[in-house]
Amino acid sequence: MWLSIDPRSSVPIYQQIVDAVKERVAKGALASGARLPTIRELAVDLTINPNTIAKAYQELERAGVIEVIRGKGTFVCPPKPAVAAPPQMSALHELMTRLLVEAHHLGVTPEYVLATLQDMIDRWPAKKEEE
Amino acid sequence: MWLSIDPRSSVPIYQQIVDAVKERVAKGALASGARLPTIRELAVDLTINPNTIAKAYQELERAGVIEVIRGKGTFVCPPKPAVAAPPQMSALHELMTRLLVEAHHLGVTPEYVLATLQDMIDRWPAKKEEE
Amino acid sequence: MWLSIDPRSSVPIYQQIVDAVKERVAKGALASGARLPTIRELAVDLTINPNTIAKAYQELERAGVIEVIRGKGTFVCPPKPAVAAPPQMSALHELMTRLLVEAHHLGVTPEYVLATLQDMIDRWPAKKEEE
Amino acid sequence: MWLSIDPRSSVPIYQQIVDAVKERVAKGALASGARLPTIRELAVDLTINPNTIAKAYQELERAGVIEVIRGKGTFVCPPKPAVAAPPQMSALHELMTRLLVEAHHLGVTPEYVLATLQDMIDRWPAKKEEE
DNA sequence: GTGGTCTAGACCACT
DNA sequence: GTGGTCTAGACCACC
Repeated sequence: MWLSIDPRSSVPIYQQIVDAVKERVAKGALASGARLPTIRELAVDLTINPNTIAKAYQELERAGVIEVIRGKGTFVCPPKPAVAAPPQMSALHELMTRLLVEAHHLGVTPEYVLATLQDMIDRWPAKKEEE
Repeated sequence: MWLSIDPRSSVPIYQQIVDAVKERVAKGALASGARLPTIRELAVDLTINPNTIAKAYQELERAGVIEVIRGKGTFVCPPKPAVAAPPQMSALHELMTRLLVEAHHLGVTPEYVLATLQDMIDRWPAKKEEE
Repeated sequence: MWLSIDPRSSVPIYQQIVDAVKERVAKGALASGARLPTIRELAVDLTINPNTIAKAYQELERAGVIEVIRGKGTFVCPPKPAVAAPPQMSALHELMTRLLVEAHHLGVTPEYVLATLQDMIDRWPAKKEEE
Repeated sequence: MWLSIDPRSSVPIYQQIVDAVKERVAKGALASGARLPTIRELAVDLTINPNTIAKAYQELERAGVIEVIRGKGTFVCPPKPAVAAPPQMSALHELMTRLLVEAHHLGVTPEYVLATLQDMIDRWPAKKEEE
Protein backbone atom coordinates (compact mmCIF):
# COMPACT_ATOMS: atom_id res chain seq x y z
CA MET A 1 0.00 0.00 0.00
CA TRP A 2 1.31 3.35 -1.00
CA LEU A 3 -0.29 5.66 1.52
CA SER A 4 -3.10 5.46 4.00
CA ILE A 5 -6.32 7.45 3.86
CA ASP A 6 -9.00 7.87 6.49
CA PRO A 7 -12.34 8.29 4.71
CA ARG A 8 -14.02 9.18 8.01
CA SER A 9 -11.77 12.16 8.66
CA SER A 10 -13.25 15.62 8.34
CA VAL A 11 -10.36 16.67 6.14
CA PRO A 12 -11.22 15.96 2.49
CA ILE A 13 -9.75 12.84 0.95
CA TYR A 14 -8.05 14.77 -1.85
CA GLN A 15 -6.44 17.01 0.78
CA GLN A 16 -5.18 13.99 2.70
CA ILE A 17 -3.53 12.77 -0.48
CA VAL A 18 -1.97 16.17 -1.11
CA ASP A 19 -0.60 16.32 2.42
CA ALA A 20 0.71 12.77 2.29
CA VAL A 21 2.55 13.30 -1.00
CA LYS A 22 4.00 16.59 0.19
CA GLU A 23 5.23 14.87 3.34
CA ARG A 24 6.82 11.99 1.47
CA VAL A 25 8.55 14.42 -0.88
CA ALA A 26 9.77 16.56 1.99
CA LYS A 27 11.12 13.51 3.78
CA GLY A 28 12.91 12.28 0.70
CA ALA A 29 10.84 9.11 0.40
CA LEU A 30 9.81 10.45 -3.00
CA ALA A 31 12.93 11.74 -4.70
CA SER A 32 12.96 14.37 -7.41
CA GLY A 33 12.00 12.80 -10.72
CA ALA A 34 10.32 9.81 -9.12
CA ARG A 35 7.20 8.57 -10.83
CA LEU A 36 3.92 8.62 -8.93
CA PRO A 37 1.37 5.85 -9.37
CA THR A 38 -1.18 6.30 -12.11
CA ILE A 39 -4.46 7.90 -11.16
CA ARG A 40 -6.25 4.67 -11.93
CA GLU A 41 -3.69 2.57 -10.05
CA LEU A 42 -3.96 4.68 -6.93
CA ALA A 43 -7.73 4.75 -7.24
CA VAL A 44 -7.78 0.97 -7.19
CA ASP A 45 -5.24 0.77 -4.36
CA LEU A 46 -7.15 3.14 -2.11
CA THR A 47 -10.58 2.10 -3.37
CA ILE A 48 -11.28 5.73 -4.09
CA ASN A 49 -12.86 7.36 -7.11
CA PRO A 50 -10.30 8.31 -9.79
CA ASN A 51 -11.72 11.83 -9.95
CA THR A 52 -10.73 12.39 -6.35
CA ILE A 53 -7.16 11.31 -7.05
CA ALA A 54 -7.10 13.53 -10.12
CA LYS A 55 -8.14 16.52 -8.04
CA ALA A 56 -5.35 15.85 -5.57
CA TYR A 57 -2.79 15.52 -8.38
CA GLN A 58 -3.93 18.77 -9.96
CA GLU A 59 -3.63 20.53 -6.63
CA LEU A 60 -0.10 19.18 -6.24
CA GLU A 61 0.80 20.29 -9.73
CA ARG A 62 -0.50 23.77 -9.00
CA ALA A 63 1.65 23.81 -5.88
CA GLY A 64 4.68 22.97 -8.00
CA VAL A 65 5.32 19.68 -6.23
CA ILE A 66 4.67 17.37 -9.17
CA GLU A 67 4.44 17.73 -12.93
CA VAL A 68 2.43 15.90 -15.55
CA ILE A 69 3.96 14.69 -18.78
CA ARG A 70 1.20 13.84 -21.19
CA GLY A 71 0.80 10.16 -21.85
CA LYS A 72 3.71 9.25 -19.63
CA GLY A 73 2.55 9.89 -16.11
CA THR A 74 3.20 12.27 -13.22
CA PHE A 75 6.60 12.93 -11.68
CA VAL A 76 8.08 14.72 -8.69
CA CYS A 77 9.43 18.16 -9.62
CA PRO A 78 13.02 19.15 -8.91
CA PRO A 79 13.20 21.32 -5.78
CA LYS A 80 12.88 25.01 -6.44
CA PRO A 81 15.72 27.21 -5.24
CA ALA A 82 13.20 30.03 -5.00
CA VAL A 83 13.21 31.99 -1.77
CA ALA A 84 9.84 32.26 -0.11
CA ALA A 85 7.70 35.26 -0.94
CA PRO A 86 6.21 37.34 1.89
CA PRO A 87 2.62 36.02 1.67
CA GLN A 88 3.82 32.45 1.96
CA MET A 89 6.09 33.25 4.87
CA SER A 90 3.13 34.58 6.83
CA ALA A 91 1.47 31.18 6.38
CA LEU A 92 4.47 29.57 8.09
CA HIS A 93 4.31 32.17 10.82
CA GLU A 94 0.66 31.35 11.37
CA LEU A 95 1.39 27.64 11.63
CA MET A 96 4.00 28.35 14.29
CA THR A 97 1.58 30.49 16.27
CA ARG A 98 -1.04 27.75 16.12
CA LEU A 99 1.55 25.27 17.30
CA LEU A 100 2.34 27.31 20.39
CA VAL A 101 -1.30 28.07 21.12
CA GLU A 102 -2.32 24.42 20.88
CA ALA A 103 0.64 23.44 23.03
CA HIS A 104 -0.45 25.89 25.70
CA HIS A 105 -3.96 24.46 25.83
CA LEU A 106 -2.57 20.93 26.07
CA GLY A 107 -0.46 21.95 29.03
CA VAL A 108 2.81 21.59 27.13
CA THR A 109 5.55 24.14 27.72
CA PRO A 110 7.15 26.04 24.83
CA GLU A 111 10.50 24.60 25.84
CA TYR A 112 9.20 21.09 25.38
CA VAL A 113 7.80 22.01 21.95
CA LEU A 114 11.14 23.43 20.94
CA ALA A 115 13.05 20.37 22.14
CA THR A 116 10.66 17.99 20.39
CA LEU A 117 10.90 19.93 17.16
CA GLN A 118 14.69 19.89 17.37
CA ASP A 119 14.56 16.15 17.90
CA MET A 120 12.21 15.73 14.96
CA ILE A 121 14.57 17.67 12.72
CA ASP A 122 17.51 15.53 13.82
CA ARG A 123 15.64 12.38 12.89
CA TRP A 124 14.36 13.83 9.59
CA PRO A 125 14.78 11.09 6.97
CA ALA A 126 16.11 13.26 4.12
CA LYS A 127 19.88 13.08 4.01
CA LYS A 128 21.27 16.56 4.25
CA GLU A 129 24.32 16.01 2.09
CA GLU A 130 22.08 15.41 -0.89
CA GLU A 131 20.17 18.69 -0.73
CA MET B 1 -13.99 45.75 18.59
CA TRP B 2 -13.20 42.56 20.44
CA LEU B 3 -11.69 40.40 17.70
CA SER B 4 -11.54 40.57 13.97
CA ILE B 5 -13.17 38.09 11.60
CA ASP B 6 -12.66 37.70 7.86
CA PRO B 7 -15.87 36.42 6.24
CA ARG B 8 -13.97 35.81 2.99
CA SER B 9 -11.52 33.38 4.51
CA SER B 10 -11.93 29.73 3.64
CA VAL B 11 -11.73 28.80 7.31
CA PRO B 12 -15.21 28.79 8.85
CA ILE B 13 -16.20 31.83 10.86
CA TYR B 14 -16.94 29.79 14.00
CA GLN B 15 -13.46 28.28 13.70
CA GLN B 16 -11.90 31.70 13.38
CA ILE B 17 -13.58 32.68 16.64
CA VAL B 18 -12.37 29.53 18.36
CA ASP B 19 -8.81 30.12 17.18
CA ALA B 20 -8.85 33.77 18.15
CA VAL B 21 -10.10 33.08 21.68
CA LYS B 22 -7.60 30.28 22.17
CA GLU B 23 -4.81 32.55 21.01
CA ARG B 24 -5.82 35.39 23.31
CA VAL B 25 -6.00 33.00 26.23
CA ALA B 26 -2.63 31.45 25.42
CA LYS B 27 -1.03 34.87 25.15
CA GLY B 28 -2.49 36.00 28.46
CA ALA B 29 -4.69 38.69 26.94
CA LEU B 30 -7.62 36.77 28.39
CA ALA B 31 -6.68 35.76 31.91
CA SER B 32 -8.15 32.81 33.77
CA GLY B 33 -11.58 33.70 35.12
CA ALA B 34 -12.08 36.55 32.67
CA ARG B 35 -15.62 37.00 31.41
CA LEU B 36 -16.35 36.65 27.71
CA PRO B 37 -18.93 38.80 25.96
CA THR B 38 -22.46 37.48 25.62
CA ILE B 39 -23.36 35.62 22.46
CA ARG B 40 -25.72 38.43 21.52
CA GLU B 41 -23.18 41.13 22.28
CA LEU B 42 -20.54 39.46 20.15
CA ALA B 43 -23.06 38.77 17.37
CA VAL B 44 -23.87 42.47 17.22
CA ASP B 45 -20.21 43.48 17.42
CA LEU B 46 -19.15 41.23 14.57
CA THR B 47 -22.44 41.51 12.63
CA ILE B 48 -22.57 37.76 12.55
CA ASN B 49 -25.37 35.28 13.07
CA PRO B 50 -25.71 34.41 16.82
CA ASN B 51 -25.90 30.71 15.93
CA THR B 52 -22.36 30.94 14.61
CA ILE B 53 -21.11 32.46 17.87
CA ALA B 54 -22.94 29.80 19.86
CA LYS B 55 -21.26 27.07 17.86
CA ALA B 56 -17.86 28.60 18.54
CA TYR B 57 -18.55 28.82 22.28
CA GLN B 58 -19.70 25.20 22.37
CA GLU B 59 -16.50 24.15 20.66
CA LEU B 60 -14.43 26.14 23.14
CA GLU B 61 -16.29 24.62 26.09
CA ARG B 62 -15.72 21.12 24.71
CA ALA B 63 -12.01 21.95 24.42
CA GLY B 64 -11.98 22.95 28.09
CA VAL B 65 -10.96 26.52 27.34
CA ILE B 66 -14.07 28.23 28.67
CA GLU B 67 -16.98 27.26 30.90
CA VAL B 68 -20.57 28.41 30.91
CA ILE B 69 -22.14 29.24 34.26
CA ARG B 70 -25.89 29.46 33.89
CA GLY B 71 -27.27 32.89 34.48
CA LYS B 72 -23.85 34.42 35.02
CA GLY B 73 -22.03 34.17 31.70
CA THR B 74 -19.08 32.39 30.15
CA PHE B 75 -15.60 32.50 31.69
CA VAL B 76 -12.07 31.44 30.87
CA CYS B 77 -11.09 28.18 32.60
CA PRO B 78 -8.05 27.93 34.87
CA PRO B 79 -4.96 26.63 33.06
CA LYS B 80 -4.26 22.91 33.02
CA PRO B 81 -1.24 21.61 34.90
CA ALA B 82 1.83 21.32 32.75
CA VAL B 83 2.31 17.90 31.23
CA ALA B 84 5.55 16.54 29.84
CA ALA B 85 4.24 13.12 28.89
CA PRO B 86 2.55 12.58 25.52
CA PRO B 87 -1.16 12.04 26.25
CA GLN B 88 -2.61 14.11 23.43
CA MET B 89 0.78 14.75 21.91
CA SER B 90 -0.16 13.21 18.57
CA ALA B 91 -2.04 16.36 17.58
CA LEU B 92 1.01 18.46 18.40
CA HIS B 93 3.27 16.02 16.61
CA GLU B 94 1.12 16.32 13.52
CA LEU B 95 1.26 20.12 13.61
CA MET B 96 5.04 20.03 13.89
CA THR B 97 5.32 17.66 10.96
CA ARG B 98 3.12 19.90 8.84
CA LEU B 99 5.25 22.86 9.85
CA LEU B 100 8.43 21.20 8.65
CA VAL B 101 6.82 19.87 5.48
CA GLU B 102 5.43 23.25 4.49
CA ALA B 103 8.76 24.88 5.28
CA HIS B 104 10.52 22.41 3.00
CA HIS B 105 8.22 23.19 0.08
CA LEU B 106 8.72 26.90 0.66
CA GLY B 107 12.47 26.48 0.53
CA VAL B 108 12.92 27.32 4.20
CA THR B 109 15.51 25.39 6.20
CA PRO B 110 14.59 23.61 9.45
CA GLU B 111 17.19 25.70 11.20
CA TYR B 112 15.38 28.87 10.21
CA VAL B 113 12.09 27.44 11.47
CA LEU B 114 13.68 26.54 14.77
CA ALA B 115 15.26 29.97 15.19
CA THR B 116 12.05 31.79 14.30
CA LEU B 117 10.06 29.66 16.73
CA GLN B 118 12.59 30.35 19.49
CA ASP B 119 12.28 34.04 18.76
CA MET B 120 8.50 33.82 18.82
CA ILE B 121 8.61 32.15 22.22
CA ASP B 122 10.93 34.82 23.60
CA ARG B 123 8.51 37.51 22.55
CA TRP B 124 5.45 35.62 23.82
CA PRO B 125 3.27 38.11 25.71
CA ALA B 126 2.33 35.82 28.65
CA LYS B 127 4.64 36.23 31.63
CA LYS B 128 6.61 33.03 32.09
CA GLU B 129 6.87 33.14 35.86
CA GLU B 130 3.13 32.76 36.19
CA GLU B 131 2.83 29.46 34.33
CA MET C 1 -29.16 35.06 -20.69
CA TRP C 2 -26.06 35.92 -18.77
CA LEU C 3 -23.32 34.69 -21.07
CA SER C 4 -23.10 32.44 -24.08
CA ILE C 5 -21.30 29.11 -24.20
CA ASP C 6 -20.42 26.96 -27.19
CA PRO C 7 -20.49 23.32 -26.08
CA ARG C 8 -19.00 22.25 -29.41
CA SER C 9 -15.87 24.37 -29.01
CA SER C 10 -12.62 22.58 -28.32
CA VAL C 11 -11.93 24.91 -25.43
CA PRO C 12 -13.41 23.43 -22.23
CA ILE C 13 -16.73 24.79 -21.06
CA TYR C 14 -15.35 25.77 -17.65
CA GLN C 15 -12.58 27.70 -19.41
CA GLN C 16 -15.09 29.51 -21.59
CA ILE C 17 -16.89 30.61 -18.44
CA VAL C 18 -13.63 31.76 -16.86
CA ASP C 19 -12.72 33.77 -19.94
CA ALA C 20 -16.18 35.28 -20.25
CA VAL C 21 -16.29 36.42 -16.63
CA LYS C 22 -12.76 37.84 -16.83
CA GLU C 23 -13.76 39.75 -19.94
CA ARG C 24 -16.92 41.17 -18.37
CA VAL C 25 -14.96 42.25 -15.32
CA ALA C 26 -12.23 43.83 -17.42
CA LYS C 27 -14.81 45.71 -19.45
CA GLY C 28 -16.58 46.97 -16.36
CA ALA C 29 -19.80 45.10 -17.09
CA LEU C 30 -19.23 43.35 -13.77
CA ALA C 31 -18.20 45.99 -11.28
CA SER C 32 -16.17 45.32 -8.16
CA GLY C 33 -18.41 43.86 -5.47
CA ALA C 34 -21.08 42.75 -7.92
CA ARG C 35 -22.75 39.45 -7.15
CA LEU C 36 -22.43 36.60 -9.63
CA PRO C 37 -25.30 34.23 -10.26
CA THR C 38 -25.50 31.16 -8.06
CA ILE C 39 -23.84 28.01 -9.32
CA ARG C 40 -27.23 26.36 -9.55
CA GLU C 41 -28.82 29.37 -11.25
CA LEU C 42 -26.12 29.55 -13.89
CA ALA C 43 -26.24 25.79 -14.35
CA VAL C 44 -29.94 26.03 -15.15
CA ASP C 45 -29.46 29.08 -17.38
CA LEU C 46 -26.75 27.46 -19.47
CA THR C 47 -28.17 23.94 -19.17
CA ILE C 48 -24.77 22.85 -17.91
CA ASN C 49 -23.84 20.60 -15.01
CA PRO C 50 -23.36 22.53 -11.73
CA ASN C 51 -20.00 20.83 -11.19
CA THR C 52 -18.69 22.47 -14.34
CA ILE C 53 -19.77 25.90 -13.14
CA ALA C 54 -18.22 25.21 -9.76
CA LYS C 55 -14.90 24.38 -11.38
CA ALA C 56 -14.98 27.64 -13.32
CA TYR C 57 -15.78 29.62 -10.17
CA GLN C 58 -12.95 27.96 -8.25
CA GLU C 59 -10.54 28.78 -11.04
CA LEU C 60 -11.68 32.40 -10.98
CA GLU C 61 -11.27 32.53 -7.22
CA ARG C 62 -7.76 31.14 -7.51
CA ALA C 63 -7.01 33.85 -10.08
CA GLY C 64 -8.16 36.47 -7.60
CA VAL C 65 -11.01 37.66 -9.80
CA ILE C 66 -13.88 36.64 -7.55
CA GLU C 67 -14.31 35.67 -3.91
CA VAL C 68 -16.70 33.34 -2.15
CA ILE C 69 -18.50 34.33 1.02
CA ARG C 70 -19.93 31.24 2.62
CA GLY C 71 -23.67 31.00 2.45
CA LYS C 72 -24.01 34.34 0.73
CA GLY C 73 -22.69 33.83 -2.77
CA THR C 74 -19.76 34.82 -4.95
CA PHE C 75 -18.68 38.38 -5.62
CA VAL C 76 -16.26 40.27 -7.85
CA CYS C 77 -13.05 41.18 -6.03
CA PRO C 78 -11.81 44.74 -5.80
CA PRO C 79 -9.05 45.36 -8.36
CA LYS C 80 -5.59 44.67 -7.06
CA PRO C 81 -3.08 47.51 -7.23
CA ALA C 82 -0.34 44.87 -7.43
CA VAL C 83 2.22 45.35 -10.15
CA ALA C 84 2.71 42.37 -12.41
CA ALA C 85 5.40 39.90 -11.47
CA PRO C 86 7.95 38.84 -14.09
CA PRO C 87 6.54 35.37 -14.86
CA GLN C 88 3.12 36.84 -15.57
CA MET C 89 4.56 39.56 -17.75
CA SER C 90 6.15 36.95 -19.97
CA ALA C 91 2.68 35.48 -20.51
CA LEU C 92 1.56 38.86 -21.86
CA HIS C 93 4.65 39.05 -24.00
CA GLU C 94 3.84 35.64 -25.43
CA LEU C 95 0.28 36.67 -26.24
CA MET C 96 1.62 39.68 -28.14
CA THR C 97 4.03 37.53 -30.13
CA ARG C 98 1.24 35.14 -31.02
CA LEU C 99 -0.87 38.09 -32.12
CA LEU C 100 1.78 39.32 -34.54
CA VAL C 101 2.54 35.81 -35.82
CA GLU C 102 -1.11 35.05 -36.51
CA ALA C 103 -1.53 38.43 -38.17
CA HIS C 104 1.38 37.69 -40.48
CA HIS C 105 -0.11 34.40 -41.59
CA LEU C 106 -3.47 36.05 -42.21
CA GLY C 107 -1.80 38.62 -44.42
CA VAL C 108 -2.41 41.47 -42.02
CA THR C 109 0.29 44.09 -41.54
CA PRO C 110 1.60 44.94 -38.05
CA GLU C 111 0.51 48.52 -38.64
CA TYR C 112 -3.07 47.41 -39.14
CA VAL C 113 -2.92 45.33 -35.94
CA LEU C 114 -1.62 48.31 -34.03
CA ALA C 115 -4.30 50.61 -35.38
CA THR C 116 -7.08 48.12 -34.65
CA LEU C 117 -5.83 47.60 -31.13
CA GLN C 118 -5.70 51.34 -30.57
CA ASP C 119 -9.25 51.60 -31.83
CA MET C 120 -10.34 48.75 -29.55
CA ILE C 121 -8.82 50.51 -26.55
CA ASP C 122 -10.60 53.75 -27.41
CA ARG C 123 -13.92 51.94 -27.52
CA TRP C 124 -13.23 49.96 -24.33
CA PRO C 125 -16.43 50.06 -22.26
CA ALA C 126 -14.84 50.66 -18.85
CA LYS C 127 -14.91 54.37 -18.04
CA LYS C 128 -11.40 55.55 -17.37
CA GLU C 129 -12.26 58.16 -14.77
CA GLU C 130 -13.46 55.41 -12.47
CA GLU C 131 -10.28 53.38 -12.44
CA MET D 1 18.89 21.56 -32.62
CA TRP D 2 16.17 22.97 -34.78
CA LEU D 3 13.58 24.08 -32.28
CA SER D 4 12.98 23.53 -28.61
CA ILE D 5 10.03 21.67 -27.15
CA ASP D 6 8.90 21.47 -23.55
CA PRO D 7 7.20 18.11 -22.89
CA ARG D 8 6.01 19.40 -19.51
CA SER D 9 4.02 22.27 -20.93
CA SER D 10 0.27 21.97 -20.87
CA VAL D 11 0.11 22.94 -24.54
CA PRO D 12 0.27 19.82 -26.72
CA ILE D 13 3.63 19.02 -28.28
CA TYR D 14 2.26 19.05 -31.82
CA GLN D 15 0.82 22.50 -31.14
CA GLN D 16 4.17 23.71 -29.85
CA ILE D 17 5.73 22.62 -33.13
CA VAL D 18 3.03 24.38 -35.14
CA ASP D 19 3.49 27.58 -33.17
CA ALA D 20 7.26 27.45 -33.41
CA VAL D 21 7.27 26.95 -37.19
CA LYS D 22 4.69 29.69 -37.69
CA GLU D 23 6.79 32.04 -35.58
CA ARG D 24 10.01 31.28 -37.44
CA VAL D 25 8.25 31.84 -40.74
CA ALA D 26 6.69 35.09 -39.57
CA LYS D 27 10.04 36.34 -38.33
CA GLY D 28 11.78 35.46 -41.57
CA ALA D 29 14.02 32.83 -40.05
CA LEU D 30 12.33 30.38 -42.40
CA ALA D 31 12.08 32.06 -45.78
CA SER D 32 9.52 31.21 -48.46
CA GLY D 33 10.57 28.01 -50.25
CA ALA D 34 12.84 26.84 -47.47
CA ARG D 35 12.90 23.12 -46.85
CA LEU D 36 11.76 21.72 -43.52
CA PRO D 37 13.43 18.68 -41.96
CA THR D 38 11.95 15.27 -42.61
CA ILE D 39 9.44 13.94 -40.12
CA ARG D 40 11.92 11.23 -39.16
CA GLU D 41 14.80 13.66 -38.84
CA LEU D 42 12.85 15.97 -36.59
CA ALA D 43 11.52 13.03 -34.57
CA VAL D 44 15.08 11.92 -33.88
CA ASP D 45 16.25 15.45 -33.13
CA LEU D 46 13.49 16.11 -30.61
CA THR D 47 13.26 12.51 -29.38
CA ILE D 48 9.56 12.65 -30.05
CA ASN D 49 7.12 10.21 -31.58
CA PRO D 50 7.03 10.67 -35.40
CA ASN D 51 3.24 10.58 -35.31
CA THR D 52 3.31 13.78 -33.28
CA ILE D 53 5.50 15.51 -35.87
CA ALA D 54 3.24 14.28 -38.66
CA LYS D 55 0.21 15.76 -36.92
CA ALA D 56 1.97 19.11 -36.61
CA TYR D 57 2.93 19.12 -40.30
CA GLN D 58 -0.64 18.27 -41.30
CA GLU D 59 -1.90 21.16 -39.22
CA LEU D 60 0.63 23.51 -40.82
CA GLU D 61 -0.33 22.35 -44.29
CA ARG D 62 -4.00 22.91 -43.53
CA ALA D 63 -3.13 26.42 -42.38
CA GLY D 64 -1.39 27.08 -45.68
CA VAL D 65 1.97 27.68 -44.07
CA ILE D 66 3.81 24.75 -45.63
CA GLU D 67 3.21 22.40 -48.54
CA VAL D 68 4.21 18.81 -49.06
CA ILE D 69 5.68 17.84 -52.43
CA ARG D 70 5.68 14.08 -52.81
CA GLY D 71 9.12 12.59 -52.96
CA LYS D 72 10.84 15.93 -52.48
CA GLY D 73 9.96 17.08 -48.98
CA THR D 74 8.01 19.82 -47.28
CA PHE D 75 8.55 23.52 -48.02
CA VAL D 76 7.46 26.90 -46.73
CA CYS D 77 4.66 28.41 -48.82
CA PRO D 78 4.97 31.84 -50.44
CA PRO D 79 3.44 34.60 -48.32
CA LYS D 80 -0.18 35.56 -48.87
CA PRO D 81 -0.98 38.96 -50.32
CA ALA D 82 -1.61 41.55 -47.66
CA VAL D 83 -5.25 41.96 -46.78
CA ALA D 84 -6.77 44.95 -45.08
CA ALA D 85 -10.34 43.72 -45.12
CA PRO D 86 -11.62 41.50 -42.33
CA PRO D 87 -12.12 38.04 -43.83
CA GLN D 88 -10.66 35.96 -40.99
CA MET D 89 -10.26 38.96 -38.74
CA SER D 90 -12.48 37.53 -36.03
CA ALA D 91 -9.66 35.28 -34.83
CA LEU D 92 -7.33 38.26 -34.59
CA HIS D 93 -10.01 40.31 -32.89
CA GLU D 94 -10.42 37.60 -30.30
CA LEU D 95 -6.67 37.47 -29.64
CA MET D 96 -6.58 41.22 -29.14
CA THR D 97 -9.49 41.12 -26.72
CA ARG D 98 -7.80 38.38 -24.72
CA LEU D 99 -4.62 40.46 -24.68
CA LEU D 100 -6.38 43.46 -23.19
CA VAL D 101 -8.39 41.38 -20.74
CA GLU D 102 -5.32 39.58 -19.41
CA ALA D 103 -3.47 42.87 -19.19
CA HIS D 104 -6.27 44.33 -17.11
CA HIS D 105 -6.19 41.47 -14.62
CA LEU D 106 -2.42 41.80 -14.36
CA GLY D 107 -2.75 45.47 -13.58
CA VAL D 108 -1.16 46.55 -16.84
CA THR D 109 -2.55 49.61 -18.61
CA PRO D 110 -3.67 49.45 -22.26
CA GLU D 111 -1.18 52.20 -23.01
CA TYR D 112 1.67 50.00 -21.81
CA VAL D 113 0.41 47.14 -23.96
CA LEU D 114 0.26 49.38 -26.98
CA ALA D 115 3.75 50.76 -26.40
CA THR D 116 5.24 47.32 -25.86
CA LEU D 117 3.58 46.00 -28.99
CA GLN D 118 4.91 48.95 -30.98
CA ASP D 119 8.36 48.23 -29.65
CA MET D 120 8.03 44.56 -30.52
CA ILE D 121 7.09 45.44 -34.09
CA ASP D 122 10.07 47.77 -34.43
CA ARG D 123 12.41 44.99 -33.38
CA TRP D 124 10.72 42.39 -35.57
CA PRO D 125 13.47 40.40 -37.33
CA ALA D 126 11.85 40.21 -40.79
CA LYS D 127 12.98 42.98 -43.10
CA LYS D 128 10.01 45.17 -43.85
CA GLU D 129 10.97 46.13 -47.39
CA GLU D 130 10.62 42.51 -48.49
CA GLU D 131 6.99 42.04 -47.51
C1' DG E 1 -29.91 28.58 0.54
C1' DT E 2 -24.81 28.73 -0.39
C1' DG E 3 -20.68 26.29 -2.11
C1' DG E 4 -17.59 21.92 -1.25
C1' DT E 5 -16.90 17.04 -1.74
C1' DC E 6 -17.47 12.48 -3.47
C1' DT E 7 -19.11 8.63 -6.53
C1' DA E 8 -20.13 6.35 -10.91
C1' DG E 9 -19.49 6.15 -15.38
C1' DA E 10 -18.66 8.10 -19.92
C1' DC E 11 -15.97 10.36 -23.77
C1' DC E 12 -11.95 12.60 -25.68
C1' DA E 13 -7.08 14.41 -26.67
C1' DC E 14 -2.44 13.31 -26.52
C1' DT E 15 1.61 10.19 -26.81
C1' DG F 1 -2.47 3.82 -21.61
C1' DT F 2 -2.05 8.60 -19.78
C1' DG F 3 -4.59 12.55 -17.77
C1' DG F 4 -8.58 16.05 -18.78
C1' DT F 5 -13.40 17.00 -19.12
C1' DC F 6 -18.25 16.43 -18.46
C1' DT F 7 -22.70 14.53 -16.61
C1' DA F 8 -25.84 12.85 -13.06
C1' DG F 9 -26.97 12.63 -8.66
C1' DA F 10 -25.94 12.42 -3.78
C1' DC F 11 -24.46 14.16 0.92
C1' DC F 12 -22.51 17.55 3.97
C1' DA F 13 -20.73 21.99 6.28
C1' DC F 14 -21.65 26.58 6.85
C1' DC F 15 -24.54 30.67 7.45
